[in-house]
Amino acid sequence: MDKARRHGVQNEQQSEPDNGHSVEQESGGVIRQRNERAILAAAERIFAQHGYRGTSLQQIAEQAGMPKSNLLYYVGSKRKLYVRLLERTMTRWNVMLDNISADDDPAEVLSAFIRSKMQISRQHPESSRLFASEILGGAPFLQEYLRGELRDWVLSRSAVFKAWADRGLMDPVDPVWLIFLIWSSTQHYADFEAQVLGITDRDALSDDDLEDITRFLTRMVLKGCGVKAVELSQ
Amino acid sequence: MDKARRHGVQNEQQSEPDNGHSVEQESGGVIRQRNERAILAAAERIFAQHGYRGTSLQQIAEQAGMPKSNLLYYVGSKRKLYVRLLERTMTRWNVMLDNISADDDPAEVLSAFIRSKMQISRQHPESSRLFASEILGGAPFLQEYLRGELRDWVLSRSAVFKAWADRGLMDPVDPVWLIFLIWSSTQHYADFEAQVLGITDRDALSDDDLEDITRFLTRMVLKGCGVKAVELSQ
DNA sequence: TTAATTCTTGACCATGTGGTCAGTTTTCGC
DNA sequence: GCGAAAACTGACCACATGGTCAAGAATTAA
Repeated sequence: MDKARRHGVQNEQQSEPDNGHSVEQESGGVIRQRNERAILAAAERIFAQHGYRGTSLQQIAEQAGMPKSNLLYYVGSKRKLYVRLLERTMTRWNVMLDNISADDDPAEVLSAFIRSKMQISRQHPESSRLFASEILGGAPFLQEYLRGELRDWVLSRSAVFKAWADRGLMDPVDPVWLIFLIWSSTQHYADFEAQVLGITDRDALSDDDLEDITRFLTRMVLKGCGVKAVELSQ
Repeated sequence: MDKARRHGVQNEQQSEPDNGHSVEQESGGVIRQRNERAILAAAERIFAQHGYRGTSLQQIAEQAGMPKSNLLYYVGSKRKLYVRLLERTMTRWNVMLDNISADDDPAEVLSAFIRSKMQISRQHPESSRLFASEILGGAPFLQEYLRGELRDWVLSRSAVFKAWADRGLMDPVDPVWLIFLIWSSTQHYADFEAQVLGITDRDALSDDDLEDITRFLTRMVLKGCGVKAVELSQ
């Protein structure tokens, strides 16, 4: 079972022999590695900004510093390039989907959850925007992923939250809405960056800003659903 | 000062005589009204789904049930159509930007704010997604609006929140982050509808779901920032 | 050095793009 | 009914699109 299927990305079946496209740690020569890195970086930026349809290979090729035909030599087609980027994003996301159990401390788990979400939004804003663009367009490539892998993840976390509520460690809020609240409020700072910067009249958010926001969100969530906060070295 | 400027949408100067495009309550004959309504509805859907670049006039024309040349007869150009949609959205948004004062009750104001935001997300999901798509792409047309009108609105609300905090009616949280929290968590249900539906395994969110979510978000926000909730007929 | 493999590229193609325009049809005030 | 204004439309244009291909250049393995 290859990664495309594991991640539920609706890839067209490509019966070609594996040319290294579906492996994360890239194989192939040093030239290929360098060029593919440049391509993926450029493509992610532009797909995130203009969506799948609104992106042209010509533009990606320019930003990657090579003629369009060379781009196509590496990526095969626009579709394959896009799917590959989605897969890479889902892989990154999965790093965060670590296991928790009902025995863990709610405050610690929720804090860590919010913090890591904020960090991902900061470290990979283009990935975040690419994902947002895909969902905004109705998730044509990610239906399977959403209804499968991601749904399972949410359900299992929900069970843990429920257990915490039953044991009186937090209020009996709907776990799914809670997860959505955390997702939306954290991703906002990547996806709506233009709005955030415009309103706060900044060129960029500093590390201090991010820390500030993270603390704010953590406090709102913990207090909001009745979890006693762990004291952090404030 | 026409509406385009009032709303800060970066329209190209169109020195043509007013043909009714920049007036909300449409003038012109009944045929024009009917056709423009169809066009705007179709265009909003498709722009929201595929972004500005990813949308073709051909597709809009089909959905609006007329040939492309007829479409262009009404809207002038793709740009003008897009700008017009943004203006309409900003106008709708403004309905919500009603005045509040430091003398109002925090719980009531915040509750009403969240509720109206959720209702707009429900009544005009395409508008919400259009706006999201524009921001995601770096807000090329809305820079002025964000840094002007909307920023002013946020700053004035912030002052009120600050006053409430000073009077001990709520915790001294950063008002701007609080506004972003409310915006993001409510708009999520329009913009990320595909994700919400996929994960909750539904075809659509019911009115009861929406009421449920609204209550959840209200409770989280009020409790989270230490506002005593008004009792609602639960 | 040689031979195979990988890489690079411009020319090219069918199709789609936003937009124009001339000419026709329909609607509407009188 | 008549004339003007509004509405409609197919043909057309220059250009961009995703993608192919053949042929050459660079790299690597023997």
